Amino acid sequence: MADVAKLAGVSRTTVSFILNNVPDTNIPDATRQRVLQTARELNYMPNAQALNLATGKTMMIALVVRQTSEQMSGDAFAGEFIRGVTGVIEAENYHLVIHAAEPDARESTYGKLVRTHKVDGLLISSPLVNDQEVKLLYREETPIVLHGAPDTQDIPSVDVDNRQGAYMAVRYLIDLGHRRIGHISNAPFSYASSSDRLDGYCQALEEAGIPYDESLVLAGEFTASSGYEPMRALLDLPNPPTAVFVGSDMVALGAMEAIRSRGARIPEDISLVGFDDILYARYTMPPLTTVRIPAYELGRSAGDLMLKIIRGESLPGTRILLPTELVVRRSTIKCPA
Amino acid sequence: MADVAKLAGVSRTTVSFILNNVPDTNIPDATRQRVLQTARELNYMPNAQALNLATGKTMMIALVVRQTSEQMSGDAFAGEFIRGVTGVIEAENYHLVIHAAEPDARESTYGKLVRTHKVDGLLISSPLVNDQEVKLLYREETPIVLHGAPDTQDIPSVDVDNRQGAYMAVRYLIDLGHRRIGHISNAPFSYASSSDRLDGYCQALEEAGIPYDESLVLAGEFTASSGYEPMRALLDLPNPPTAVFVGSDMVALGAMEAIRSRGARIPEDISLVGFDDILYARYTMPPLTTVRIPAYELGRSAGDLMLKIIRGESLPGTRILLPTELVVRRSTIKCPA
DNA sequence: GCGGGTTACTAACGCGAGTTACTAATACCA
DNA sequence: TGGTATTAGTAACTCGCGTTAGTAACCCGC
Repeated sequence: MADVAKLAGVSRTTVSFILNNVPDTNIPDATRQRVLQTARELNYMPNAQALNLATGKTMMIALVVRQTSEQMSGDAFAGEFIRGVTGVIEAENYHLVIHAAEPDARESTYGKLVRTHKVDGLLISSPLVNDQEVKLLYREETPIVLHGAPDTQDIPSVDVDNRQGAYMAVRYLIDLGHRRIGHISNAPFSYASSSDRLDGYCQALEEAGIPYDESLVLAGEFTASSGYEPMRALLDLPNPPTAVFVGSDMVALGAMEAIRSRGARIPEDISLVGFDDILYARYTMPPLTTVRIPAYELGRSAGDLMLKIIRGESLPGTRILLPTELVVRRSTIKCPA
Repeated sequence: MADVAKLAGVSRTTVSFILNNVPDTNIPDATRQRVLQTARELNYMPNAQALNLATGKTMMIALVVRQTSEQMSGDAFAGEFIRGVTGVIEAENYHLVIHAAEPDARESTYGKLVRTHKVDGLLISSPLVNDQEVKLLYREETPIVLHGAPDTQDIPSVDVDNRQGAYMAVRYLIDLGHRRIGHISNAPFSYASSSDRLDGYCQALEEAGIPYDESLVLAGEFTASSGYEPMRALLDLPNPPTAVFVGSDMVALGAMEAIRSRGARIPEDISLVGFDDILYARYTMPPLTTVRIPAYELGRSAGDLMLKIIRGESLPGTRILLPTELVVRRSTIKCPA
């Protein structure tokens, strides 16, 4: 910048004024053009580090994800979510820093990110249920957006409407005539997504006057293999379900294998609905009916909300819930009985 | 830092010396302990922005990915790769910035990242074949590591050994007695990965004395659906192959569908080998024989190489090729004829 | 031809560190 | 006792920018 100033025959201050379009500064057009021209000639690029120090902003936002992210690696969700976030924030000249949170570190490692002024805000995916650090940072006015967190806090958050999605799926099975409907969750019920999906399942049953039978509800744990045993257990019941709502397509893969291993047919003997609409869902045999999650849009919402918070435009306690969509394929059929 | 200095009754310089363990500075242990103690009491955290400006380093590394990344979204590769990179670089206090490259912008957007001192180095995934900007940045001594690039340049790069992986896969089919082996690529042959895998295919054929038949070689394009038509075309040949090596598991899914649509059986009528070992590969029917890519290790290698380059420890022209692994499942069988 | 207002700038400080060059006080030795 | 090393520090500069306060030069009207 000093070079530009010298070459254009003005002070550094003037160059700064011109390049930043500072208002109320009487600079004649001749000078302005001359400075802009020499800046172009010298291919001047502002030093972001100095700019950060002067303005106090880093123009960086961190996406904090769990290290052992079975949730993430299961499908294209992470990639799409990230695409959504970067799409929004890079348009405003922010950048995304990916930060792998230690799975069970005593002291959270992401607090340092904002306390050392490495990033301006935190996008935290699937925070631990009772993470005190998050609440502390929030009270310190750190811009924070949560994803996949329970709704108990007033910290801004985005998520997919898990309850509504599950409700839709189970409601669909009920409409097909099924009355005995099992459920295998995507994850242990301590996770917000699992318990919300269970809620939707229960709500649909209740609305249809079907009593809740806890022997029909079992927990999966992210992976396909975690769906195998629960499904076998359901099939071994004296009065097995005619349909099962699985809280995750990956887990449903294991369930399908279990069904095949028993010689039962999908959907003739048992209807199956998954959740997520992973890429493979349309290539299973038969193609899997499932609930689509708008991962890209979720990323956009998260990024957008973060920018609003940083600009101070956001109301406290904002929670954005994106609707899901039922994708009917061929793993579901009218209840035969 | 000034606060610490004042409270400990020393100058800021002394604090800086102590906290940074600067050698050859005669500071008695009493003073040292006192300063460290007050730093702890004040919960002092260095301001990364100021530190960056002073040292000239940003401690940030950018991962540049294509915006329209069918390659990335196809499976868990991206997530695993990123985990690998962050695992390595965060241990050295570096952070990873994800940057979505405009698909076909006139001027590359990632050059700015390093020219404005936002990041210290560039990890570029699947760069365009003739990206002049990359070469320019490299000549400017920017730390760069390429992934998924052709080997024609002396820019440091990491990749999986595509040629060897393809060779292994085709060699396996040949060992099973197949002589008429088709190939559907993972992407257009302008991509380095596709042409390398084709090379491996050719090498295996040549070694076995099987003449190359160009009617048996067709191009896929990342997605499952792109595998459908090529497979139909192979099946419609007057003398169809008894085995097909598909350069991507996703593409293989489409191929399997095509095979089923013709009423042919896998592997009895046609053996199939994929590439990538996506999560879903073991749940196809039948489970897919494929070539596993070590995505996590690839990420670690990339991060490690980047750190070495930044430290000036790397020899120019370093190219790291990680071996693949053949995963035999049930989509391949001895040639019946 | 003198005061007041505008125009067109610039000097200087601050952001929070790293770093160099220098000094005052003490210790040691002859 | 005088001279020299060593010890224990510090003042001041730098990094590249934003920003505030201030100032010369000119114009206008009376």
